[in-house]
Amino acid sequence: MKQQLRDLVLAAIGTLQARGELPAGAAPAFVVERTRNRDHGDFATNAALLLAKTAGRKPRDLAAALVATLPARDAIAKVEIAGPGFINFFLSPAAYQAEVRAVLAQGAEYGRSHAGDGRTAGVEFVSANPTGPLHVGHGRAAAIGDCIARILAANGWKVMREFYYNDAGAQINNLAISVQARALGLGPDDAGWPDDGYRGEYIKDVAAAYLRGDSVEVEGHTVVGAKDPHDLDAIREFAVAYLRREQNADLAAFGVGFDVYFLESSLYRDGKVEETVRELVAHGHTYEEGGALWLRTTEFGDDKDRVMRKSDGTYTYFVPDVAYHRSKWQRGYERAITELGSDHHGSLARVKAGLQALDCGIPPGWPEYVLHQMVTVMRGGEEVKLSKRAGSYVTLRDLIDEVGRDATRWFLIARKSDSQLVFDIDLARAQTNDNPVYYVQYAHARVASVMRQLAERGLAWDRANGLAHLARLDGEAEQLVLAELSRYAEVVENAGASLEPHLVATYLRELAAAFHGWYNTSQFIVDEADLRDARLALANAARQVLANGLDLLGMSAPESM
RNA sequence: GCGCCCGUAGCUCAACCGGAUAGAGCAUCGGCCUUCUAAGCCGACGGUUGCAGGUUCGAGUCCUGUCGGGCGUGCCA
Repeated sequence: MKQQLRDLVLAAIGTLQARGELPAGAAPAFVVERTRNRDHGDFATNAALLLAKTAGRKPRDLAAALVATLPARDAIAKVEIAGPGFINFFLSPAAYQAEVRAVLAQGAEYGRSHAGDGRTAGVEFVSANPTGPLHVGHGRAAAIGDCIARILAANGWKVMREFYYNDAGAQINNLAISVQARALGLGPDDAGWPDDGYRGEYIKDVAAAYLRGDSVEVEGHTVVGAKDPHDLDAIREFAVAYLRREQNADLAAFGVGFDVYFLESSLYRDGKVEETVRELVAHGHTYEEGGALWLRTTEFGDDKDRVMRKSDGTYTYFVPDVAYHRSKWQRGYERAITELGSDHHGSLARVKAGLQALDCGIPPGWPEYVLHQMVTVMRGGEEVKLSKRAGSYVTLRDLIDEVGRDATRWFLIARKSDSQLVFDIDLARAQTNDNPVYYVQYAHARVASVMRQLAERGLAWDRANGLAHLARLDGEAEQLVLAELSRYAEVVENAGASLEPHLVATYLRELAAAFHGWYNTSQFIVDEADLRDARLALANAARQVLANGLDLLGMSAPESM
């Protein structure tokens, strides 16, 4: 609808230009947008305000001229000029009714678009190293990344979810040493415990499983505990497999899965790191100094040059990062979204500089980064900092176990990712109207309940008859539900364009509010069949859109509460 | 010191390439259940959008400065 209105305005501008009432040339970047206030109609455009300057005419006069030349359309009931020169569009009832037909006809497909045209978008998220259970921050990453993936898919992209992890570095070595210490019967406070050892209880579980000779199956291969506490390599391999399996189980419980698990070690094994370095050297963006190899990242906007290869011959962490993103590019990812905690934002400039320095056609805006800020967990008005399993942090598993998958997902994506988040466990657990999760799901369940009631009374919904009588939906509350329904596709599009899943959550609350308001003013199951069928058509359309939106967030749409 | 993000009602947060009277929920107060689930609805109260300038017909949004919070600033990841 937005696009249609835009085209109409463009047509009107063209007409005025042809008549010489407007200077020829490109039309300004006017917008057609939803109004905030119902009195202003459904959509508004600022075209006249922006044209006034170049045309040297008063905005309101220009608006009048535009309105006079606007082609007529059935979907538009009325056009008004308001305020300093806005043009307000009022949609006809027929336009809204068409939306109900579309929802019921398209079902789960409603609101999806082909904008992505089947091109491939890689979404990398979580990417936790296998050194312990996932924490709340990983949970936020998982929720945001998975929702972005779902939303991009709804916009017609072929989405690949990727999880990248370091399985060989210093932290992994530290993990192995920690497990070994536990296997030898040491605790974190004993003499001989490694200095920076991982102190969490889970290390003890890993050690016990290793000593028992448990077999761990993860991502297509099996590792058996070698039982020997002195075989550090065997311990390392076992511990990584064990924790990978545990992380994957947590993610599965959260409804999150991946298409690709990408190992940092594979970049070394396949020579991709060396290859990347050779490319950078070949393109002349490097130099040697102090026994180290440097990348001139300042040529690409970084504030200082960065070391690639240390004087001890090993690479700094961002080199495999560049190699990894290069691999995404080579695998044909037209878009690459990298979701990270904002504590990693220092590395962005470096990786981007490295990719530019490859001179292989990667656009400056590739990859797109989505950063999330830290999460603080509150319970009973106090910050929660510890968990039994991990010791020093709250795990994702703790949250899922305590408040459930749906509520956890909701609260982790309902806010803009770049602002700090307070996760209130008491609120997320509340089975009251305080809790927006239940508020939205309840709206869905209410329709299901109405349909059950209908059957109990020996009645059936005649869908075709309802669609034939949509004109009966003329109440104020019904109009509001219709208006909300008609926004859904725009929300999916906007959320995809800005990579902001919270827009979907905000929308669902508003749709649910419109629905609950209507529910309280009107009886759906009335004696008159035409009216009843029409109302049930709208109710079921609302249910469908609620379900579609909840699915974008990876949440369930319950039939009853 | 320098860089990035954030600052909106008592609290948690919205506000669609700058748009009209800055919106919700919670909290507080007052109404609505013999009627499809009250996990709901309706109303009231609540604001100098941290502060000071600037650009613009128009600024929560853009620019400069400043205060506050977070993060980064490593031949760590």
